[in-house]
Amino acid sequence: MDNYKRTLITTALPYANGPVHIGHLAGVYVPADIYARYLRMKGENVLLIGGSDEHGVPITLKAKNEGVTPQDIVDRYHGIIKKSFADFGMTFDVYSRTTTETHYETASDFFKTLYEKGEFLEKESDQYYDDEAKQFLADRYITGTCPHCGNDGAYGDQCESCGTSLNATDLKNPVSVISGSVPVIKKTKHWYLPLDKHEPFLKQWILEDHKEWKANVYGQCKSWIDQGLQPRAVSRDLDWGVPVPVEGADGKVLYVWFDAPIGYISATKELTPEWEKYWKDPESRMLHFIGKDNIVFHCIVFPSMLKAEGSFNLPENVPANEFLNLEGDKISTSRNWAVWLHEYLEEFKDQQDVLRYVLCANAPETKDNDFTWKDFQARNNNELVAILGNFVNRAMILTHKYYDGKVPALGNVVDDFDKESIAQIEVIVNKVQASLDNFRFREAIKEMMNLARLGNKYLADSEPWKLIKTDEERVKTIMNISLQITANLSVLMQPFLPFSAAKLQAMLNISGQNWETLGKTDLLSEGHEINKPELLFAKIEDETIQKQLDKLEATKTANLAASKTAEPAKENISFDEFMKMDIRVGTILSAEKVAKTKKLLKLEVDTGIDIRTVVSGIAEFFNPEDIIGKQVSILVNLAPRKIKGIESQGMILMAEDATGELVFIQPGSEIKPGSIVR
RNA sequence: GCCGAGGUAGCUCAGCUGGUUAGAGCGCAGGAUUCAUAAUCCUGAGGUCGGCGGUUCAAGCCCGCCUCUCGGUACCA
Repeated sequence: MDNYKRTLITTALPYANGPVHIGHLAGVYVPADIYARYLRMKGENVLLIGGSDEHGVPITLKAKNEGVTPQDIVDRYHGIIKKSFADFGMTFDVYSRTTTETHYETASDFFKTLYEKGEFLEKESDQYYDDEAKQFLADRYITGTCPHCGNDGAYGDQCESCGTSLNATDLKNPVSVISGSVPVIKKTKHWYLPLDKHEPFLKQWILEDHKEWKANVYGQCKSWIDQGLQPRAVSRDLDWGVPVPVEGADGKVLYVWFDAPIGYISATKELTPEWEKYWKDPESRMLHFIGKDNIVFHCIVFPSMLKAEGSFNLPENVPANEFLNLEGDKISTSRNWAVWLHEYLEEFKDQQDVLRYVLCANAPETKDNDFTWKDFQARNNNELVAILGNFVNRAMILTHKYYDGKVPALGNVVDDFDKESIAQIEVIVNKVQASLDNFRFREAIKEMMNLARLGNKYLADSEPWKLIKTDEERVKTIMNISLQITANLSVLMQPFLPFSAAKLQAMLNISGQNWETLGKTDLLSEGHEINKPELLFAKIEDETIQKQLDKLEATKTANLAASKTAEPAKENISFDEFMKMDIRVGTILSAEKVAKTKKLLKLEVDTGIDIRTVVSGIAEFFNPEDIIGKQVSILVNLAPRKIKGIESQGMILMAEDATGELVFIQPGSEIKPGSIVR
């Protein structure tokens, strides 16, 4: 869309069960803020929307664990997140949250509209119900024994011990997390968004009309659409969330993925009574800045919701980034493997721009990238300090030395080198602009730095400190041009390094520059007095970096210690219960990989009783040929189960450590197959 | 297994619809310079463009097979 009147920029809502870290920043907030600042400098009408996502089961569980209310949890993290964003220089027009009254209304109305238009499917299904607590149980609210690995702490949606996805009804010995009672199965009704119905539209809209989207975004959408879309439940049996606003939906709330993106709308509503202009006027465009984990929601699910509603615009582009790793490992909130924004802001006072610079210059735009403290230091010392800060400093110091801080006259520019250098300013500005227009932030910030390089080169080549002895008039021209480059730099820096740009403009004693002034050589008029220069960036010493590395090392040590701690013992069982299990020594006669699977091996095992087929999920750890002839322990009276079309008759016993490594439970020496293990 | 994204100099990345000796930044080596936070400027070394095969007058770019990384999905009795 070339002729839009206003731009609505949304940023992924951070989930309010933890603070914000550098991964969030590099993926979403730094580029979104740069882009918003850039548009504002161009005088465009733009809104930058953000807020905390405060519903969902993980928050209720965290609350339960800490013995506080979900509201307490989200208040805490919303507070931390909001403050750290503000201190970091995020220019949100509104930073809201999904527990506001406006949001409840908006989400509720949105649901009602779709409901009344018949855009939902209604389905009844079996679900666990806690009779004591008088409520249906979300998957995460049920624990039980994993039917696969026997782990007692499996959740209703997944066993974290073996990683299997489960249905709550698969669990053995299910227990309600809320009351500890045994839940009963009851019929419950839910509403589904029929994504399949919107498939033809999505195909056209994304695959045909938006081929310009980033390869990672387009590719993932295509992948989803090609696999065939399924209806998705939009409600859950829970009490934390936006209540489903229809008759007979007591105890049901909107599923968090349904209410969260509506948060963008409610936040806009809170900001301005003209919110509809931004969301519905065809001359407005909408951009979603997100991380790759959110591509499906923002490109397929949310657009389907908006399309079904009928009156909203769809996103013009979704410039999603990949992930940022930290020192070679995945960033993880639960493992505390992260650089937390609120901690950075305390430990690196007034150095927001350094982090903004590093995260933008090394943003995971096309693939996952790695953040290392060594790179952070190098980029600060070799680029921000040495190239940018140094150029500004030398230009200003010379001006004070020769002209007492007053801008000398440009004079007649006859020198080709001068003309060329001046022309280069505009070339660079245009490159920055073109890169930003295409959401290529890494490229844009590099071009911005090239303006400082141009300045350094201009000074080095024209050598005013030599000419001052022989040609004073010429030096005036040189210094004027150097200062004009500095002034241009102060403006061009603004979207990327807003704190330093402001500092530099204060030093230059200028203000109110916008994008249009860029590329000109009259930003500073003759005789204009500049202030004393201060250093824009400080060197970061090895000790500072070492401190951060030590901190991460400590995290690693703590995690390792935690992983060595054995799982707590399960509840006692009776001897009779134990004796129900019939475990035998068996010999593996043959083994082959099950076609089209990653983990499964099909084994023929001589159990002494018979020769039977067992399918086992061990293919990642053992080659079929290596295990033939081995003796293993096998649970022979486990009910048979079909896996990938093969009936598996029993289970090979394995020991698994915290890292997921598997080993067989084998007899200490050769023994007859069929021998009983007990 | 299937789908998607990637694999280009020591590191981080560009390479437009295939077209002359494959580029940038950082790092490294040598030189110049001293206005500047020992910063800057110039020059240079360094690449079988993941591997093999094919199409073409011509392939980093197109096709096939293989391989590694990341993500999604199926799968762990």
